[in-house]
Amino acid sequence: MDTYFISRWKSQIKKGLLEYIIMLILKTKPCYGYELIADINRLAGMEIAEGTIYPLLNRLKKENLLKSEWIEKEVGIPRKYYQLTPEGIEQLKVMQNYMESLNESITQLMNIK
Amino acid sequence: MDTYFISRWKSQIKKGLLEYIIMLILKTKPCYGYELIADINRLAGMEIAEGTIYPLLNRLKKENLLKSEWIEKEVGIPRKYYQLTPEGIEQLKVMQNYMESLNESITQLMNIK
DNA sequence: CGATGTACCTTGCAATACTAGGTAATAGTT
DNA sequence: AACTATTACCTAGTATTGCAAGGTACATCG
Repeated sequence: MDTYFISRWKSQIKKGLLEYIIMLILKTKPCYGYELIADINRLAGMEIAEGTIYPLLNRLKKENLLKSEWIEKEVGIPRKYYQLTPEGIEQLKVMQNYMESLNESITQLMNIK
Repeated sequence: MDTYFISRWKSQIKKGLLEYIIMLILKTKPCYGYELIADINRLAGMEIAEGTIYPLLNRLKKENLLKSEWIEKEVGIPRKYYQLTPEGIEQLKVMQNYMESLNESITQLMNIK
């Protein structure tokens, strides 16, 4: 069980990481919001609320990093599938570079002493 | 040169990481605020403003993760040195575990497809 | 029909990095 | 001695954003 400090810290960690993780997942396949919540939990062990993901997806769409498309199947509720735009793919590359160098720094920091 | 999106994203990434990096550095040695800014930039490549570090250090102190001590030398301005408390050391361990598993997940995500 | 699950969305709050200011002492230069 | 830059600390206000808590609508199953 996490202390108050730790749970707030985890929430902070998500703030930047979430966008990155969502874009990484969308790079592998188009997803709809509800599916992303499950995927993020399964793949990254982070629990995300719906009130988090939908505004975030809308923001990324408004920033032209994602585009969406309603898909209706013969059965089930229609779903809004998101995928990366060319601009999104480009930005993701910048993010990956940054994360790699950041990751390297932190690994080094952890090994001092 | 970063786009608006990227620079905002980097700022978000810092939000959770900063506490973690500060505590990692303080684990290796006591530091004062001004020194931490330089160390974080040198070790993690992150540029931190003074208006960021001082409120953060005060918050961590109020949460009993850090303690501080004024040190006056014969020359120079007195400095407020911070170091981890026993509770801070313990919380840092929890954070390290979380970061390690998170890091593993992200590495895997990056290698899909 | 009633309950549960899927799938989308919005409003308001709380937390926090940063901008833009400030103070004060020291060190270096003219 | 006077001026400037640097070191070192701090605070008030703003903007951003995850989440809690609410909502809607359809599907599925007993």
